[in-house]
Amino acid sequence: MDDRRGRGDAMRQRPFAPAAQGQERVFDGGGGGQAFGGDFDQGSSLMALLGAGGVSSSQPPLPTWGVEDVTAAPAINLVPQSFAMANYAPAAPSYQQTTSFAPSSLGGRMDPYPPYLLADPPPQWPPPRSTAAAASPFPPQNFSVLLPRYDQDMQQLRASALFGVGSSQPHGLPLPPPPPPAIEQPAKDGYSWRKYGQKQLKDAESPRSYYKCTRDGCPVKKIVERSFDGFITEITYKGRHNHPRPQERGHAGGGNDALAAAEAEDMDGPSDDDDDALHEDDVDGAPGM
DNA sequence: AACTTTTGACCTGCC
DNA sequence: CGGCAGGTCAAAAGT
Repeated sequence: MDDRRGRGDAMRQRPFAPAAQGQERVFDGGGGGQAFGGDFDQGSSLMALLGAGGVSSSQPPLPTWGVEDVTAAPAINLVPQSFAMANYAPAAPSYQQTTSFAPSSLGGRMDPYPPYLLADPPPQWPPPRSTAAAASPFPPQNFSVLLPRYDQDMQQLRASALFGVGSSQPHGLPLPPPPPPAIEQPAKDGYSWRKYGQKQLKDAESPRSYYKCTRDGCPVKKIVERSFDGFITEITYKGRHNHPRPQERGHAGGGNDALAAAEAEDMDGPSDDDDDALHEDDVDGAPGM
């Protein structure tokens, strides 16, 4: 008991995130984000996941991990509170990106264009900002990636693979590789993450996992939401890496290679090309505003 | 031995 | 002002 009590104080000295009291908290979707101070940077990391139109990784115009003053909106709401894959059509084009997350096994035969993407014009990046941020060449600080679940086929394949449904395997078809484990690291994006928390949200069907970039001093965080069956449905990134992506060949073969690849590519350098691919951001960019 | 994950409690913001 | 929900911490356990 007292234990925890002292923590309140101790907590203030977070291991990472040096004290930067310029801003209160740049991100903080509303929770008690006390971990980051103003040194939270724009989310470059994630740019990766999205559009594949990255810049040549050799020499990006701007260091992806460049640190800069953050003037982002104080409260960034990445995703509608009760957003779920089920409600795929955000009322307002929130900057979220859906990526093909299909296991390579199926050759990514997943519908790459979710309904809402077709219905709504892709948000532009950078989104129109009313503030000085408008001039910022940096990618959004935070953004979410929505990962569609496997489609029907995949579900069936999984079922048959797991439970022998329709026991007879079509000899002609190659056996689908085992589905990715329900629990695993979120998208392998070349960075290393450490899980620091998990929380069962009120309306969520499955707990939300919180990850931090393990790089010393790197403020980037990642929030992973999974569907009831354990598949990642959404990844929200917060902040920007302040370090280059570690060279990692043959990446730890996670189950999310596809995403990883996409992510890694963009990671090298956010470019204007990512625009259409990247949505995210907050009210600032909301057309309604 | 080092690092990551798990887990329960605490903290903060919002309603 | 109080309650709720979300986010984070840190000790313990596991790999």
